[in-house]
Amino acid sequence: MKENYTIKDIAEMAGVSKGTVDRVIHKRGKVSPAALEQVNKVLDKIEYKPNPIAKSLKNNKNYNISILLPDAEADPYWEPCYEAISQVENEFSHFGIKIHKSLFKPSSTKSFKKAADALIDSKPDAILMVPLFYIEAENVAKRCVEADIKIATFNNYIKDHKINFEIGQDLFQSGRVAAKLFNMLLGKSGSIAILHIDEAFQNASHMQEKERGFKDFFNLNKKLDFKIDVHNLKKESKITFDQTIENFLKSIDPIDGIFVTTSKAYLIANHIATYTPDSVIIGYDLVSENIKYLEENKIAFLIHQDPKKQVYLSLTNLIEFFLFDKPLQESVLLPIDIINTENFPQYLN
Amino acid sequence: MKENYTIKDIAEMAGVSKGTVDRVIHKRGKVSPAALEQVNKVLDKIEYKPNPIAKSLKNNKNYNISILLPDAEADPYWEPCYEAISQVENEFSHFGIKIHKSLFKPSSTKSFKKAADALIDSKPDAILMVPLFYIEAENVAKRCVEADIKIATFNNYIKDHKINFEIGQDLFQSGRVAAKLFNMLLGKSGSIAILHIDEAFQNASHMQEKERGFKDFFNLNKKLDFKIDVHNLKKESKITFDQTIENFLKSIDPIDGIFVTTSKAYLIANHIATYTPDSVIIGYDLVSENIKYLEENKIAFLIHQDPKKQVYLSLTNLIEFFLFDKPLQESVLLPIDIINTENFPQYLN
DNA sequence: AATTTATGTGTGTTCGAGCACATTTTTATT
DNA sequence: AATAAAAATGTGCTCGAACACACATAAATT
Repeated sequence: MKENYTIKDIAEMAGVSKGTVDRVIHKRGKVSPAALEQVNKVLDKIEYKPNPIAKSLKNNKNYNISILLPDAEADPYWEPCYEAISQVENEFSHFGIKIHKSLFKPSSTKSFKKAADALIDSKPDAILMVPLFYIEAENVAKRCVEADIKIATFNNYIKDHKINFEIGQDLFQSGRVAAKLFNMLLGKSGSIAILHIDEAFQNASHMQEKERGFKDFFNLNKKLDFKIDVHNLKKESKITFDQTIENFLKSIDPIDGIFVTTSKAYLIANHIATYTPDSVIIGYDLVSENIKYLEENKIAFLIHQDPKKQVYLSLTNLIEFFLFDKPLQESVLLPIDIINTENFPQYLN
Repeated sequence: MKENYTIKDIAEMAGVSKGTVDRVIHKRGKVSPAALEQVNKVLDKIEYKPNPIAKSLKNNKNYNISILLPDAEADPYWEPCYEAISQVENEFSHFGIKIHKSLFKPSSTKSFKKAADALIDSKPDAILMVPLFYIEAENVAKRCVEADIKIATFNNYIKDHKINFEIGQDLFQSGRVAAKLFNMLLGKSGSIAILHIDEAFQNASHMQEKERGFKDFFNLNKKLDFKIDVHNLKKESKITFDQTIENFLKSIDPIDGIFVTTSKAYLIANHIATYTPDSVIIGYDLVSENIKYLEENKIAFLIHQDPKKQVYLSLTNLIEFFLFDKPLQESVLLPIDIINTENFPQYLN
């Protein structure tokens, strides 16, 4: 019934040779109508699927996958991605998979472009990238399609139907998750500041989506009465980034909640005791500085975007596509993990 | 440098035939000291790992994996496990993997035993089970080892070093997660009831671990002043389970928080408005009844144990072990997911 | 020295898919 | 009817690991 048939089996059943069966399956022509019918009759009956292992062995190709992501020196948020890469390399190197890591400076469009150009020139089988710069990333995607390179993205999205695989989080919804948490912690009313803290605003669309979701939650819940202010904080000239933050806190009235849309919540948590000690902070990402303040109860919750999982799943999806013809999933949304002092360790593996 | 060498390559380098190399690698003897040294010299230099795909093709075996879990008719908690099974079947049937599902009644030790006996008699390559009944499960594990059947567990643990793969959650820690959530919602003091709601107390150890973790959190935080009561609720004779719950609520004073250690939080949420409307409820598991009350804000948080993921990972781990010799991970702890109204949909896939 | 036994060593086949190439059969052309 | 061209079909090899088996060489026995 649900046996695993081989081409040889089919050939016998149809009374032809395996060569003919092969031609039918791959629609290579050079088959008489009579033989075609015989083979198709068998094929209809048994639902043949070629043995993926045999197929892979015959194919016996090495696959090069390049991954283009920001330098973790500039932002430790990307560190876990490196771990995922090593892990995948270890698991799949003996399957003929080679992964090449290429870094760019998250503050420099030029550095992204340069690294991307080099990658495309090296003609890998696939490129996985963080499309931090929209227009440039679209251009990369376009050139990949032309050069027959599979293209995948993670962490950010570009609206581009050429992308073969994309993974990330529903950022709008993650804003709503944060809003709900504030709602539960603060009750029916209060004042909350949304802080977009970023050195160079590369994450503009990221931050805006979160803000939209956050506001959406409070707008749709008519019983709630929250005052929400938005502040863009970037590095001011002549002083440190940290001082910029401190100056900001000095300038505002005490508030009930602070929602930091980037991984920089620790910069606020650092000064909270001095300026607005009762503020509840919710931020993003399990970078070590954030975890430190989480454990000190200066950050209430963190939302985890799991960059490591994003990279792991992207790479394994591509690999299984290359090796075993598993279809690429196109678009994957990861869960929005809520993190407190007690459950963060399990998310760090 | 990091090339993929074949046995043929090694044979050439060592100046012997592939048969000899094969005998060295598999320590089958019948090799002269001189040839042995030659081959080992090459082997040391290149770090040979056999091509897992070729190995798998040569092996060309069908693997039968049996899974023994409770009937979802009795408890919808298990429903997602069935989905995981279907998913794995679809993904791996063409790799020669056959999965056989066997159900038992979670209230009946006898039914577990009977199903387990039948499974062992059918001599599958592996059995994945929910070890709901400790002693019986230990016995199953023992007999699997004797019959050379790989044995894996999920959802519950048995302290048995014979288990080849086990997956679940750190239940003690999940109790602490719940405690922290109450702490954040209720502040520095309050009264909380721990409710063990279960029709037959099969989950005794489960519930106790969660209780221990929960209490541990409050005991270690000396600044907190919480009154914690524990109640075991099981079905009373002559009335429905639902009525039993109602009677309980009538009998107690209003409380600030209710921690339900099982998936039955909905039974409480159902009556909360009548008896103790301001109580905050935290429970376990994304069963549809719980989600309903979560959306109505009658349940504050749910903790997700992801039974689907447990089954999926168990099966894929076993499969990759059989097909590609990937080592079994032995013990896997899943993250303790915190769920509110905004992030539950992403966890249901 | 002749024959048996033990010990090495290499060759050839299998797993299933895929494709090149050789061979046979059919159709078209003189 | 004879030959050429085209179409259809089958055979055989490859991918890499694993192992059976045949063959060679050396050591032990009569």
